[in-house]
Amino acid sequence: MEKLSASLEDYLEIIYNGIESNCTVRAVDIAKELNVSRASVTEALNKLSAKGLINYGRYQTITITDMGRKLAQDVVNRHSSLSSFFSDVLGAGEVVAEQDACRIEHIISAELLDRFEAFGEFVRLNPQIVCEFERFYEEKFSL
Amino acid sequence: MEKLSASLEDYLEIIYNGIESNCTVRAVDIAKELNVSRASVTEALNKLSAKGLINYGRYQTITITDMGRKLAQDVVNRHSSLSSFFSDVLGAGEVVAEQDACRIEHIISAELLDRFEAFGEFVRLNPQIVCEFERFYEEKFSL
DNA sequence: CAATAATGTTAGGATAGCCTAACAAAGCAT
DNA sequence: ATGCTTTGTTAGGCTATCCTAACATTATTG
Repeated sequence: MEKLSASLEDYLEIIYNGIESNCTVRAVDIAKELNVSRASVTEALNKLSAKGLINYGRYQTITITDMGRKLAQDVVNRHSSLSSFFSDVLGAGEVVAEQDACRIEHIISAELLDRFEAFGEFVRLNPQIVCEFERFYEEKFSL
Repeated sequence: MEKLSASLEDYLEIIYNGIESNCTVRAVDIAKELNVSRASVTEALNKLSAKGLINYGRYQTITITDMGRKLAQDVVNRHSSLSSFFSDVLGAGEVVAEQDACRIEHIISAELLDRFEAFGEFVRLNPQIVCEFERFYEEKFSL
């Protein structure tokens, strides 16, 4: 199966998160979340359905397939690894960390992601690094 | 001036690097570097020229404007900050570091880039962090 | 249960980026 | 300087993503 586009990954991710947290997602919610028109959502749903990642038909409730769930979880993992690296290690604000993770999650290589994750772990075991970096960053900023 | 697309930033970056290192760039070189057709390069050159970032006309030598140079340098800076973070801090291979930097440079926020740069500096002043992380990573890998 | 509101679909169109194929200009080599 | 090669341009097309406007369906609620 060929890789999903960044755009379709976004749709799938939102569908997955919606189903996980509310047991259901509607096209209009997806549209709001992604800032696109309802028409664009319909189009994307048809594509995801054609790829066997969701079950979907005209006016029907969206459900996710096993394949879709697997793929979505992968995207979500990438997202949370990145986002927590950005905020916990680099000390970026929540909003920035989230936004950048949202974009980078679609294009990062598996190898680099692995390094990010490992460094995150490493820093969790050595929290003084973050403290020292914070001090360093503050100082730099105050010049 | 509105932001350049990732694609146009790539073209501009290569033009800048080409001019810096060889004093000149030809469309065919750009095409090879980006793995696109010569036709696509012509199209991009016209767009960059319309935006006032390069001087260019049919069959003419490409030169870069002051604005174009400034913008290109910004892209190049983003690229090298990211690439060196990936290889020097995270220990990623040269190729991976380069490739990921190439993609991420176009979408990273200024705030996050700043954090990356600062952390890079911080680690340069505290090189033992990299050593320890390397050991940690090796160990994890050998399990 | 009808009227209205909300949601979803379709048709038609725009844009950005890429392509190939045919042609035009430039550069080089004998 | 003329023919061959390389390089650049143009025309025409394709795909992905998005849009709006009009229409269809579903949901809500008086």
